[in-house]
Amino acid sequence: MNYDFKNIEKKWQDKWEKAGVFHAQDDSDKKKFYALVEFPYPSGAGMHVGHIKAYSGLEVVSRKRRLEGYNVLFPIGFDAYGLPTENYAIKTGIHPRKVTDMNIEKFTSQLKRVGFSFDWTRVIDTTEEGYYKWTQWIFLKMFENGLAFRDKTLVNYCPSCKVVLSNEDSQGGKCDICHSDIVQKSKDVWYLRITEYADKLLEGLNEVDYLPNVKLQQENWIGKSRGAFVTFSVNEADESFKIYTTRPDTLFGVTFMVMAPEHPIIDKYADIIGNMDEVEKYRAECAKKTEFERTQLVKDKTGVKLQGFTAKNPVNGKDIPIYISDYVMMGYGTGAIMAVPAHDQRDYDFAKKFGIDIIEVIKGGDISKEAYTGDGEMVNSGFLNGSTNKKDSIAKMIEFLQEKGIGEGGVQYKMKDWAFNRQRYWGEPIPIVHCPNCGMVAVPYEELPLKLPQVENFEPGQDGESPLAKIDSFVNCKCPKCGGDAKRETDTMPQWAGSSWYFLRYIDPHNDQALASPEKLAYWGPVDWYNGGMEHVTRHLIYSRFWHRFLYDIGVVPFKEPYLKRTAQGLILGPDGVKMSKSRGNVIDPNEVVDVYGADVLRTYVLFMGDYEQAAPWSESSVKGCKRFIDRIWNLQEILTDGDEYSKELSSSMHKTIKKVTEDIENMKFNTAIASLMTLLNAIYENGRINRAELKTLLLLVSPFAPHVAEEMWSTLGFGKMLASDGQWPTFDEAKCVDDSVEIVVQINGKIRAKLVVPVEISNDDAIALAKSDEKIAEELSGKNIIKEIYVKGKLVNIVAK
RNA sequence: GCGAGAGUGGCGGAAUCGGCAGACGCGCACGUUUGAGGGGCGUGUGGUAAUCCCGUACGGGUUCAAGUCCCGUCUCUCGCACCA
Repeated sequence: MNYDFKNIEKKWQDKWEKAGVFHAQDDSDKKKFYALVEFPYPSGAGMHVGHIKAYSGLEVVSRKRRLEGYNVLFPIGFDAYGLPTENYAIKTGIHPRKVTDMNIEKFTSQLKRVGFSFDWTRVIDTTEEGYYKWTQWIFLKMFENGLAFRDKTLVNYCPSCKVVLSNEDSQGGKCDICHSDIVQKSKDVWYLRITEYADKLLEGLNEVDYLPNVKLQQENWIGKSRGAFVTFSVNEADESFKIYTTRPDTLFGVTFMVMAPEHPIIDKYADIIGNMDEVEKYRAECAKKTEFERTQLVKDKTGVKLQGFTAKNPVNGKDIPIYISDYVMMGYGTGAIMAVPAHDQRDYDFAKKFGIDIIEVIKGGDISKEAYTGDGEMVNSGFLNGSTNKKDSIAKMIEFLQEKGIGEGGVQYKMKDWAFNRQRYWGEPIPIVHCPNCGMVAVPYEELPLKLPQVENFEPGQDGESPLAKIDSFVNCKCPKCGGDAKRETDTMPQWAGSSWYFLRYIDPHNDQALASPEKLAYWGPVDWYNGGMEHVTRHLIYSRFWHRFLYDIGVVPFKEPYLKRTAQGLILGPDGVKMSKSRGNVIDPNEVVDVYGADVLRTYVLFMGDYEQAAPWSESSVKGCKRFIDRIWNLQEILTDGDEYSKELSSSMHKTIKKVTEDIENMKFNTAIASLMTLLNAIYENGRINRAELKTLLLLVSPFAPHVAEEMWSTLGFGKMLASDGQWPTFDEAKCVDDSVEIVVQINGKIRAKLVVPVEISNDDAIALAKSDEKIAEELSGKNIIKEIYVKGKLVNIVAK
């Protein structure tokens, strides 16, 4: 009797849906469990097996939790705004709305075929009016609280996509979407003041259970550093400027200063600076250099010395030259640095190249060879001389600077404010009106959602102008404040907006009075376990923590941190061992696997293929191994006997397996959980029979991984109507996990010489005596002096002899 | 360059409070089911002729005992990348 997975899987998927067994109950006395997976971007290519792996982890946990009696919220939705859809729409002429709907439909059918236990009554689509109304609402709250602002600055601009990109979207000088080179461009853009939350985001990490490297990456991204701001005065003008340094203790070692080429003070004193032509030439060179070239030339310092424009060292009154160089950036600190070549390698390289003095102020290194960045005794440093503790020296210097009024301690963050707009059609309109009289005015809350106009032509305008700017009926409006003629903001929000709060909407997805009701938020929040890709831990995860913390601060949500626990799955690589991609043609389509082997096999395989958190290549033949596993479960029916309790032969195997599977699922060690089920299966077949009690337990243990086959057998064998609703997660007895007797190893001088079966509770002396009485051991020991005897309970005896 | 993690059979990977290395699966080999190919079942499978011996990237060390701990080296992956 072969297992007809095609019909059986479909049958149970329909039955589950009809019975609503996976619907989360809002008013329940049960303990809640909120499991969240990163909702997909519904691209035209459909899902690939990576999605399946990403969702299968918490799918297994969720199914287990339900059998343990929890009220589980395990939702899914679609992060549907974004450029690929818009670009596809432009190419084909099909409206993005339609493209999105088609793609969502495709994804939905794929997800359902795998039998995921999502609550399909709570599906979210970030592009729906009922959803983005609240995205806009949150934006307005931020605007109200001064966290959303507009500023003219140099931005990362992608000439190909014609959009302004955040720093996060333009890493390495390449556009994150199309990978073309980014150029710097001056533009009026919206920002969210995420830097104001830098400390809160940092502190919040202490309250949550994230993977250690996830925490670390967030800390690095925020990039907090402690140091001091120091004011330097200019000799040739009544002017001063500030620098930031993490090493104020080395102030006596300053021999020059460096400013970013764009530093505004240079333009202000262009008439004093004797070599402005040279400066301008250097600036032009810098602007031409791509980010890539700049990073390639890390060690090769370039720059220009400003003529007739020097500074005074505030601690010793020495005159010091000022240079401009592109190794100092306008975007970090103050755009100017004090250079201490003896104790900073970059300054050292620069000084060597330009023949600048190098003054040692910390003993311990050899500054004729390289900069010394370690600790040591302070020298050539006035009042700091003799100090040997870096921390003390820094504190003393900051105290000194404060007394003189020329500096103070301070912190800096690498994280920058979040450039929060795109010149694109397929995104949430920013609900702001520009009024010639009143300035920027918020669209009133009761007018939300500010709908995205339905138009035919959504191609971007020239020069990075939003397509919305071409739609007069959208742009022209009345000022909500004074009633006069005004114009709407035409930029839209970036894709990160909708995903920054979606987990809150799942809690109450159809509420039109609030983004979610306070009662439901109190019951369901926070997310107990969030799993997703490593690639999202520095952007999406930070953004959504920021939004959430803001919502907490204004009293909209009752809990500080949105996610209690965060884990990440590893990639599935192609059969060739490299990352799956369309261009390589090594993408595996989950539909094809389901067609040939069934959903249970696909689900089992993606979890069995290796450590869940590591990358592993796809292997078709290994999929077959999982197919055998499912078939072997099915075929247990042929050796089934009666029995209300575990048989003597299988009892300890049963208890051990329950323990292993129960614990492994909690630790995301799905591969070893499945391996232990396979081991049990081997033991059962070796035993030649399985009784009903044992099979019932086995089906429950298998059900999170392979729910369809488990459900079918559960029902045909009469264990109950439906495993998913009636089943209870089996328990184990620690005492019954151990066998009566155990095989131990006998070693002589650490080499294995014999194996013995002994009772588990054998005493030290008895074990050693038994070992020594072994024929082979006795032979080996004859004529030798026994120096030491060791017995490790249940493991081995080691006899040291000479 | 900095930070984090990892190197184990032909392959994916088990085992790290030090205690039988290679669980489980794939692949392969042989056998079997007297009938056909992506079938089932059984046996075997780190190297080696070997029950000895050798084996967890490489070189040292600690220990009765090291894949696991310590020191050094190499390689790979990921993240950041002139952050002052």
